[in-house]
Amino acid sequence: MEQDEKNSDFQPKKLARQLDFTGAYRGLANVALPECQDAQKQLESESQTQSHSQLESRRHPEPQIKSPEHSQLQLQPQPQPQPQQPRSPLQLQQQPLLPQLQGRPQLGPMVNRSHPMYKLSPPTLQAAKQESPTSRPRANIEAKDGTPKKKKQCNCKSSQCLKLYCECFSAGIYCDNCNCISCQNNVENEAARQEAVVATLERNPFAFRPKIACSPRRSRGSMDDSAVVGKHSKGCHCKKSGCLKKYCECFQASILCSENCKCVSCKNFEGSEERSALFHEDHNTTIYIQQAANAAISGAIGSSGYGIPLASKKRKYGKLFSGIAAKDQSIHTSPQCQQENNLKASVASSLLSSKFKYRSSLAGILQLQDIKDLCSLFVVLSDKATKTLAEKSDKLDRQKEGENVEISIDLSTQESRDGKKGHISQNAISDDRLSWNQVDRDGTSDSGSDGTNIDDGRPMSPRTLALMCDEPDTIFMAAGSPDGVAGHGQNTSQKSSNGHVFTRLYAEQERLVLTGIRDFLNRLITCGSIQETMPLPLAKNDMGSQQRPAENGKVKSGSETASHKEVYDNGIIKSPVTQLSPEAIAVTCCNKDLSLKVGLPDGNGEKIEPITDRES
DNA sequence: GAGTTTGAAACT
DNA sequence: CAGTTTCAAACTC
Repeated sequence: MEQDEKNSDFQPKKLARQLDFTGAYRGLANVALPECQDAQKQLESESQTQSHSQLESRRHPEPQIKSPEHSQLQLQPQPQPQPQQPRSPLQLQQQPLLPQLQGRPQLGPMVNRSHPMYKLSPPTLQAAKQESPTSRPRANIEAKDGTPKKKKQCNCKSSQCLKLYCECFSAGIYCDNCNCISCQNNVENEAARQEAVVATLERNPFAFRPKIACSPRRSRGSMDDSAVVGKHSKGCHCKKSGCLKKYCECFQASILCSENCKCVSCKNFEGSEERSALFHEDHNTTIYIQQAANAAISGAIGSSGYGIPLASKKRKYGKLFSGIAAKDQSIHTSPQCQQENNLKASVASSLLSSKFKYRSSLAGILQLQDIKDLCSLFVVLSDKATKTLAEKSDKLDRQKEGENVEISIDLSTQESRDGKKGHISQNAISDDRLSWNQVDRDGTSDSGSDGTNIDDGRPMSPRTLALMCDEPDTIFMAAGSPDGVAGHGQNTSQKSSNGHVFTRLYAEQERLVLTGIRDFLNRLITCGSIQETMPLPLAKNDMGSQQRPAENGKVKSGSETASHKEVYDNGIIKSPVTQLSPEAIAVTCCNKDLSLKVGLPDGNGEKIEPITDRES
């Protein structure tokens, strides 16, 4: 086998009828995959010091070249200047595609693909080209699973397939079953083809070089799984696509735009939400995300790109959201897709962070913990109310001592006694309402009054209790009715007067709770208003994490203000005080204020006594 | 499938 | 080197 391969490799040279793409194709060893980086460097250096034959002999032993398909390529009948045989589907499957290869760990093809390029005969050139992951991706179509399906056929009309416009030509392969007109990119027109190649190389010696060059690993600290290794050698110049469509060569190659790019309104940078949305798309969210991408591209929602603002201004938004329902199924079949499958992160998180979602002006202020704490506050307030009334009832109870309890009980006495009982049971009710996890906190012994199904005595689930939030009032209020509190067990005998007692207890609790809520909401509204009126960079804290392609080695930054920004984990912007507007400072303090005003735990987890006596 | 949009390549 | 034109792929309808 090895011998055969060698032979097959040497034969083309003997033909000596093809252009020596040494200059051009040597670069193919520069293929942009991390796995091959070392090999490439080695080959590159070797190629400058060793003869081609040396390289050949050295590379051949490499085990990676042993794939059956590849062997077949190498073993193509090498005869002779015969008309180019149409490639078999198997051969066509050798079409290189960066995304696919990136998805595959195998090293073989990448290393191997470089070697035939130093002296290429058409068939070998084809094979070599096919193996190159850096040849233009457009020349390929692949199945959803990343398996190359077939070579894409060009449709050239005017270029005769002898210009780089032609994907086949630019990929260094003959047209084969293409839909082109006046095609000269074939064996029959080899002379013309060679001329064209020469002309192309004269214009640009690197014309046939891979456009995607290796780059160091993804940037440090990247949280973006979809960051892709590689860099477009020339960079793209996209203006309208946001570099999120296949018009963009970078996007098409599944790489990030780089400092080489001169694109405008680029969204193809690490940390780009639009890009993440695209790459993390799920089957169920394809359309939505594509819409998001379209919207992002059109700038409808605001560009997080780092493009030239001027150009952005020039953009026409006449088609804003029009045609937004486009179903870009290509996203499923695109090369990127397979790669992204490996790079997927949470769609949800991506979407949550997406700009396309409504962002409350309270975002970053009102935290989940605040809500929890608020609930806790209600419990505290309920306790407070309970205690208050308990003291009251104790007094009354003492007054009652020695007295005989008559059937016609004094209303106030009964009220106080029942009130005391009521405290306990109602306290439990309050707890249950406020926290499903605290059902048994202090009212378990009195479950008949709060955790029991009124009808059959079965315990009610916390969820049911929660759903009954408003029901008990009715129940207790209806205590006067004969069956109003049938579930209250031993208290049934007192049911005729319970309503009044609970009403007072409720009134007290409600007063305290509502006061707390009011204060809390007031603070919330204030903070929200402040944040809303703040400058965007200050108000939005999610921009700080976005990293943009570097320009001249420097990381591009969308806004100057975002560059030195840090963000608290609660979403509040942390910046040097001197850079903060009073509003920003106010917002920074907002959470603390909220806690203070409503008695939420402070940052140290310490409960702050609620300020409930401050009335407006 | 026709028409439009887009951006690379080619050209001036 | 910048601006314009040409071209074909990508995209939309």
